[in-house]
Amino acid sequence: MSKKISITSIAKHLGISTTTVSFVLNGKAQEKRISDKLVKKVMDYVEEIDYKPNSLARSLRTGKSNIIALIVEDISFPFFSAIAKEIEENAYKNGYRIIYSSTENDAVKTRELIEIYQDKHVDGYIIVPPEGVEEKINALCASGKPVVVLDRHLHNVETDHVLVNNYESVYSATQYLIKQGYKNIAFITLNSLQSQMLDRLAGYEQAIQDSKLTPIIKEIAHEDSVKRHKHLLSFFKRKRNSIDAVIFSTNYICVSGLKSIKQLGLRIPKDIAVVSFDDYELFEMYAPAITSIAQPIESISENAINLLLSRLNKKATEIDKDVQKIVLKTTFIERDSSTR
Amino acid sequence: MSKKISITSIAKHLGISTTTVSFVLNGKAQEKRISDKLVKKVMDYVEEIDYKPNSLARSLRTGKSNIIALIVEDISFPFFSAIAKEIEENAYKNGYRIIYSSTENDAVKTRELIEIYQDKHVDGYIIVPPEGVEEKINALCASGKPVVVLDRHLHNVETDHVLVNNYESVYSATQYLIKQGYKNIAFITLNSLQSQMLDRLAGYEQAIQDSKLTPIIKEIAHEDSVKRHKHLLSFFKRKRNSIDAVIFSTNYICVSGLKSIKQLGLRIPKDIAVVSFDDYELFEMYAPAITSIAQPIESISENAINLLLSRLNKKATEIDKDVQKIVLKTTFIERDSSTR
DNA sequence: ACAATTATATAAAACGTTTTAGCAAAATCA
DNA sequence: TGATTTTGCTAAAACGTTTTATATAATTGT
Repeated sequence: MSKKISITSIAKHLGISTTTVSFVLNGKAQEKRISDKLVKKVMDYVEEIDYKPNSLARSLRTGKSNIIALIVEDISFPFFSAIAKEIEENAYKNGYRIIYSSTENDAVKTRELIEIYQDKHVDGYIIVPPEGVEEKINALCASGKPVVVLDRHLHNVETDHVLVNNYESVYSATQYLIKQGYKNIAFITLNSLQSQMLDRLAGYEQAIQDSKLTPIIKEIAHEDSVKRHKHLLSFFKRKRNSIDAVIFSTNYICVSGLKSIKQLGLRIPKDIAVVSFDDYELFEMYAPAITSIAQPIESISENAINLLLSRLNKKATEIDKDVQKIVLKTTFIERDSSTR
Repeated sequence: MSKKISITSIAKHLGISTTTVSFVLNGKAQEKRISDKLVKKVMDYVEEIDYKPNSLARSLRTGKSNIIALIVEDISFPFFSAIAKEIEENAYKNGYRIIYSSTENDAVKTRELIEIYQDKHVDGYIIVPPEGVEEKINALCASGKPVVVLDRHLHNVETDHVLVNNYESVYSATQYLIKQGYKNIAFITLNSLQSQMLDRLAGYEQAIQDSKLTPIIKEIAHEDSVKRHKHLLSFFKRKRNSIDAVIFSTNYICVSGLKSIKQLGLRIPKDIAVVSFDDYELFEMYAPAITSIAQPIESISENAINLLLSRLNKKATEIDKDVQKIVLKTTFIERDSSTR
C-alpha cells in the first residue's frame, strides 16, 4: 500500500523541500543553483518510482492546460476528419492535446462548447464556426486566448484565419465549363449564409455574368442525405432538358446529385457535365470520374496549427496584434465528368 | 478592471463563506440546510456576474475530470470518424468531453498516449488498441479507471469490449459466394495479428475448407495506398485467370483492389466477383455497386459509450467485476458486384 | 427554565503544483 | 578581518475548488 505519490511525498522522502524538487523537475536546477549532487538524487528517485506530475495541479497553478480545442462542423465528414488527423498529429509533437467537438452548424451548441472549453482553460482554439457566434468568438479573443478560424470567414471578427480562395476557384471552374462549350450551367448549393458558400456562389455568378449567360441557381436546405436526394431528384427531373452542366458547392451535395442523375438515366458528361467543390475518394473512382476543386487539406491544417502554436509560444508581451489572414489555393482536378 | 472571479470572490462580496457558496452551487443547499433567502442571494449574484466554476480546480480536488479519452487507429478513416462523432455526441449529453488521438497502430505511441491521459486524469478510456499494449491496458484497468476496448480483442486483457462477429460474418459471406457458384475465391488481408483480422481470415478459411475448396490468401503489409495499389495490381495480374472472386478484409484494401481490377480491365462480377468487409459510401455508388459486410457503427458507438458511462456512474463500491463482452452482428449488403 | 434538538453557516484542510522572496552558509574581495 | 557577493536551498503563498468537522443561534420539549 504505497502512499500517493506527489512532489510533496518525494520531497519528504528525500528530506528536502518541494521547491527544490519542482525546480529540478522543471529543468531550472542550473538557473536556481541546485547542486549537481542533489539534482542527481532527485532525478534518480523520480526515475525509480516513475513519478509523473499531476497536470491538473500544474494547470491550476500556471493557467496553462496544454490542450487545444478543435471545433468543427462534423468530425465524420472526410474533410474535417482529415484536418483533425493532421492537426492532432502536429499538436501532439508540440506537447499539446486535442479536445474536439462537432457543432452541427448549431450556434447555440457552439457557444455552449466554447464556454465549456473556457471552463476547462484550454490554451487555444481552432474553430470552424457556424453563423451566430461572432460575439462569442470576439469575447474569446478579447480574453487573450488565441483563436484560429478555419474554412469560413466571420464578419466583424478580427482573428487569424485560414481559408481557400473560394471565389476564384469557382469562378475559374465555371469559366472552364464555359470554355468547354457548356451554356446552361447550374450551381447547386446550400441556402447558407456562411462565407465560404457565399463566396463560391459569387464566383459562379460573376463568371456567368462575365460570359453573358443565364445563372441557374438551386439552393437546398441543410438536411439529411435522403431529403437532399429527393430535392435534387425533382430538380433534375424538372430541368433535365434545360441544363447541360452543373457545379456542386460541396462534395456531399454532389454525391446526392450523382445519385439523382444516375437514377434519371442522364449520362455524364454527355447529357450533363459535373464539377464538384471538395475532392473525395469517391470522385476518383466513380464512372465517369468526377472533376473537382480540391482543397489543400494538409496545408490548411498545417497553417492553422502553426499559426496557433506560434501565438501560444509567444509571451503576452510580444504578441503580434495584427491578425494573419491566410488564403490558400485550391487545385482543379480535371476528370472525365466535364469534357465535351 | 474587474477582479478575477471565483467562488472566493463571490463569498467575499456577499459577506459569506466559500463553503456556503460551494454548497449552493452544487445543489446541496437543501441537504446542508442553507436558507432559501441566502440561496437566492447567491444564485442571483452568480447569475448577474455570469460566474463559471473553474473545472481545473474542481478536478484537482475531486479527482474527476469529466474527460473521456478516445484512442482510435486513425481518426481520418471513415469508420473511426463516424464512431468518434457518435461517441462525442453521446458523451457530451452526459457531461463528458472527448479528447482523442490516432495511434497509427503504433504500440509505443499508444503507450505514450495512455500515460499522458493518465497525467491528465481522464475518467475513462475507449481504445482501439494495436498489438503490444496489453500490459499497459491491464495496468490502466488495475488503476481503477474504466476501459472499453473497441473493434478488436486483446489476449489476456480482461475488460469490457465491443466487437462484431468477424468470424461468422466472413464465414457466411464466403459461403454466399460459394453458393453463387464461385470456386476460386481469394481473401486479401493485412499481415496483421490483430484479432479482428485473424477472425475474418479464419472465417474465410473455415468456409473454404467446409466446401473442400482451395484457399487463396494474399497478405499485404500495412502501407500507404500507393504501395498497396502496386502490390495488388501485381497480384491480380498474376492471378487474373485463376481467381473468380475476391473478399477484401477492409474497405480501404478493397478500394486499392478496385483500382487494380479496373486498371487490368477485369469486369466485375463477370470476370471477378467482389465482396468487402466494412461498408463505404463509395461501394454504393461504384459501378457496379460493391457487396459488403457492414458494421453497425451506431450500435458499436452506443454500446461502447453506454458501457463506459455506466461504469463511471457507479460508486467504487458497487463496481461490477465481471466484464461485459458485447459482440454485435454485421449486415450483409448484397449488391451487384457478387452476382452470377 | 433548562436541556435537547434542529437550523444555519463557517473555518480550515486538502488536492498537487509553481513561484516569489528570502535566509544561511560559503566564498570572494579589499 | 570585516564587508560583500555567491551559492544552495526553502518557507509560504497562491491557483480555485470540495468537504469534514464544528460553532452558534433558534426552536422544541418537558
